[in-house]
Amino acid sequence: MRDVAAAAGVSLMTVSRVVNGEPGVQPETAARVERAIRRLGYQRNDMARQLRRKGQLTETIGLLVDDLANPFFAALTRAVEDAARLHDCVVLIGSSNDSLAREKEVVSAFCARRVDGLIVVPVAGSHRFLKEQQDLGVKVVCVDRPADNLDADTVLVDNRRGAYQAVRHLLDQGHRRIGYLGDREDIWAIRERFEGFTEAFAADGLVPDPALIRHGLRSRADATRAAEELIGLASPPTALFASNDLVTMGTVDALYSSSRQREAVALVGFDEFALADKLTPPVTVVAQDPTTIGATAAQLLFGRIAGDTSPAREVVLLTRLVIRGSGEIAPAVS
Amino acid sequence: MRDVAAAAGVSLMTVSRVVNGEPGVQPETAARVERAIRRLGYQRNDMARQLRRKGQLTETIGLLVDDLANPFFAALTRAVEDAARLHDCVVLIGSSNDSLAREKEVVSAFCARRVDGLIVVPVAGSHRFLKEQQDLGVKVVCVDRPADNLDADTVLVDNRRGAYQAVRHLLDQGHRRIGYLGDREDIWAIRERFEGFTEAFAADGLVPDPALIRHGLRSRADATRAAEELIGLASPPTALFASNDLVTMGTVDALYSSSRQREAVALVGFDEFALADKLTPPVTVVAQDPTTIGATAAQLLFGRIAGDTSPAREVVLLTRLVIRGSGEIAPAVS
DNA sequence: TTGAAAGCGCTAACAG
DNA sequence: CTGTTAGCGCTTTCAA
Repeated sequence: MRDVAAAAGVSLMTVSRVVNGEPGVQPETAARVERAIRRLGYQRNDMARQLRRKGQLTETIGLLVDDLANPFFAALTRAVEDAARLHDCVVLIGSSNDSLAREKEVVSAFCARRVDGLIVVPVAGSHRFLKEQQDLGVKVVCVDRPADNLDADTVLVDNRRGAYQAVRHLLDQGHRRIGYLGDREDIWAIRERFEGFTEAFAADGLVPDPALIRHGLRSRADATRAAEELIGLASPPTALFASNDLVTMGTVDALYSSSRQREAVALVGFDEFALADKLTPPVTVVAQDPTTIGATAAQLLFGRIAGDTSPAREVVLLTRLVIRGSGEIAPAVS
Repeated sequence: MRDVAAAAGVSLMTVSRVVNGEPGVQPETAARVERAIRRLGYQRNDMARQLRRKGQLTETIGLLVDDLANPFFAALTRAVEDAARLHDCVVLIGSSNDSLAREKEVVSAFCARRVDGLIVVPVAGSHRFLKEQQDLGVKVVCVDRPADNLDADTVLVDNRRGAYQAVRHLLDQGHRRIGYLGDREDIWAIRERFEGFTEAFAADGLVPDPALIRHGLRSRADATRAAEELIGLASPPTALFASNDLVTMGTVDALYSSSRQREAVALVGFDEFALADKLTPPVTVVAQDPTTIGATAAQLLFGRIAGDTSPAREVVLLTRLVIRGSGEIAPAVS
């Protein structure tokens, strides 16, 4: 910047004003400065800038999801990015992989870079460390799950009701032996879905068979193994409920085969996924919309950054049971 | 930091040394400082830090992809993020949506934040603006496509050969009327794939029918429409080649229907996609591995950041024809 | 082992 | 309309 000032024969302040498009510079002078900037390839150093403009925004936010490679979170991320762009904001991203240690690391790295705000998919465990950042002025919005020990805006979906409706749907068709295939129980959303599963049974005065319940499935392959186990039981389930996209796809791997006839087991999965409608039979799912979720979270965050100090809000978005076929397979007559 | 120093009764320098884990501080003093840090909730301001430590790294890189919501780029991003973490580096992300203006904007925003390096999926058009950043010390690696007017490490796949093999495969089974469904021609990778398509014909002394060629498909819906058009022709194609995942899925939408019989048209798509193996028939694809691509790009970038000044390298990864069924449908006898 | 002084690149606040 | 001065929070350099 000093070089530019020298080259244009003006002071640092004038260059600063031109660079920031501030008024009060003679067009002629400005033009001279612009030329010098271009000739020297000068670019403003935002680090130094933010340092001086204290209390000002860095126009950077952090987004911490579970796994960026999961299409659900990828779509959510894209929505956040688009919203950020409207606010001239860049986005730092990180995946926590459901590890609290990793989440802390990433949050810390983001905050050291003085992000204006953070959108977090909180893993299990206490989030008091986020409270500290809030006190330092970082705005925080939680997505997909609430954070323990934290007062922050939160965007959720009605997991319990979604799962309830899915299982209700299976019960309505006469299924009684309904298997549950689920991710880690310590994930809030998963726990809620399992609650919904159980409640649907309870509403009919029934109780799910514990032999048909599998928790802790962390990968598609895990889910495939678990589904195959259930199917192989002496008295197998006539229907399956899968707690998220990964598990549903793993279950599809077990049930759908291109070479042999598809297993005659009904299936409803939580989460929409690509081509669910093109399988044979197409997969009935409880759909949530990651784009709306991300956009909502971003809207809340930028509201806070803009100065909204109202009490923390909890937004609960609706899920939608998408009936396609796999959930409408009748139980085999026994 | 000043507050911490005061609270611990030491100078700023001592605090700085403790914060950075530098040697030469009495354990006793360090403990006192640590306590003050914890009590005051102090966190180092990396902005100020980087400002002073000139010539040092910001431990931040930028990643600019076409569309983060696309599973291919999501997986690539995740690979880059994982590599970055090994180098204690955070990642800024952005989607260009194939717009040069947007790419420039994002690159500029990243560079103003003084990223150490940039991994870019370059859109069409001159990338001289990236040259300027290189001159300023930002390391640049291109992925998926080379950048015009730029000397930088580049990670590609053998698009032309991949497409050639796909079409070769269709020709080998007797198909002659093979339709081409493609994204925008100004995208390098797409152009290469179209070249491969044409070359496969040429190798047999054939020429593709121009009536069966559709360029510029930007969305799944575009592809569906185009595929339906081709199928509806008086003399329709007996096979289709789709130039990328989005187009392949759109074509699947046109060909595969859960209610009626699948259209008897062979299909080979470029890019792997989830559940391709579970459709009926499963989809034959030319697979590339986004994780390896991202990891390779990151490896090159961190090598450069670490000081590698050898001439720019071009890494070409292989594609793999995954034969599954949809590409092995014989042409209808005429 | 610790501290004081200087300054990174920029902008706020005030002069001219 | 333009410039001067001071200082953001930290680290480098040198001295104690």
